[in-house]
Amino acid sequence: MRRKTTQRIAIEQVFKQHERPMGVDEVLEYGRDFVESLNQATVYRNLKLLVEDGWLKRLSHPSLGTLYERTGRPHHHHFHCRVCNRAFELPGCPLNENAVPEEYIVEDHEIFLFGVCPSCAKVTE
Amino acid sequence: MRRKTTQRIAIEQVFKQHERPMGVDEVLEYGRDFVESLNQATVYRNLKLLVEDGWLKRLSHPSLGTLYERTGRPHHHHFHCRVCNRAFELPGCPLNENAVPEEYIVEDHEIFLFGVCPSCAKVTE
DNA sequence: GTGTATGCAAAGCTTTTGCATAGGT
DNA sequence: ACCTATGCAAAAGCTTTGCATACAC
Repeated sequence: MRRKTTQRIAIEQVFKQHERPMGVDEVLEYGRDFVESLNQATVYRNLKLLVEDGWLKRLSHPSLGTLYERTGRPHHHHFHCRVCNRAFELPGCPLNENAVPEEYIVEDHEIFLFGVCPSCAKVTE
Repeated sequence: MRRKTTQRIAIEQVFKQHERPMGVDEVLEYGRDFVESLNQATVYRNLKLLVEDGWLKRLSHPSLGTLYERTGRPHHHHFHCRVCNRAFELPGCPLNENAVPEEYIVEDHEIFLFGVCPSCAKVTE
């Protein structure tokens, strides 16, 4: 049986407050605002549990490493800005299913776009 | 000036012989067929150099970790089979550029598809 | 001969695990 | 009271780095 610990509740809060994919270090940092004693091992263990429970999804970001984000959001993908070095959620799905050879059984997909985000593009102009 | 060492030539050979993304461990293993004494640190150093030189491209695979593949091949993406746990190169590009919000400046993209590859699908049938 | 690249070992990261204890049920 | 989850520290991966020597030029 899974217990409702203050640590896991804190970690869930972190994801509810920040609507973008986050790494372990960020979760730990923000989580300590709720539970000062929060330990890194606890974060790792809970992220794993939350992924198992289907509450979080694990992403492999090409330059930021492993990130986690809430499940249950509308289908979307990610954009990484090379200027501010952050990952954003992109609404919609630019995947054209018909362009995949039909011998492959596609069950899931992950798309990362790279470039410059709207707010960094403004500054560079 | 960059020197043409037998180790780097061996590593290049490995990529010429295997046309799929490979991890450090695989490069080391196959590379030792050419240079028995090949060291892991040398592999890491040369993979880095080859990426700098634009001869290799680094990929972040969601479950296999960091992989490397030759550049200069036609534009393509990757498929990961959950049965045989290997990454394949998929010809073509299923990205629909028009489906990306236009405020974002897209410079590059990475797509991973997950599922079952043709040969594993046959066995499971 | 000069200086970069290698092999080895040590050190840095990130992530996992063992163990005693705190705390949820 | 029971037994899972936590905190701490050690350990296990993966990757980088320092240093003496080998070897490409």
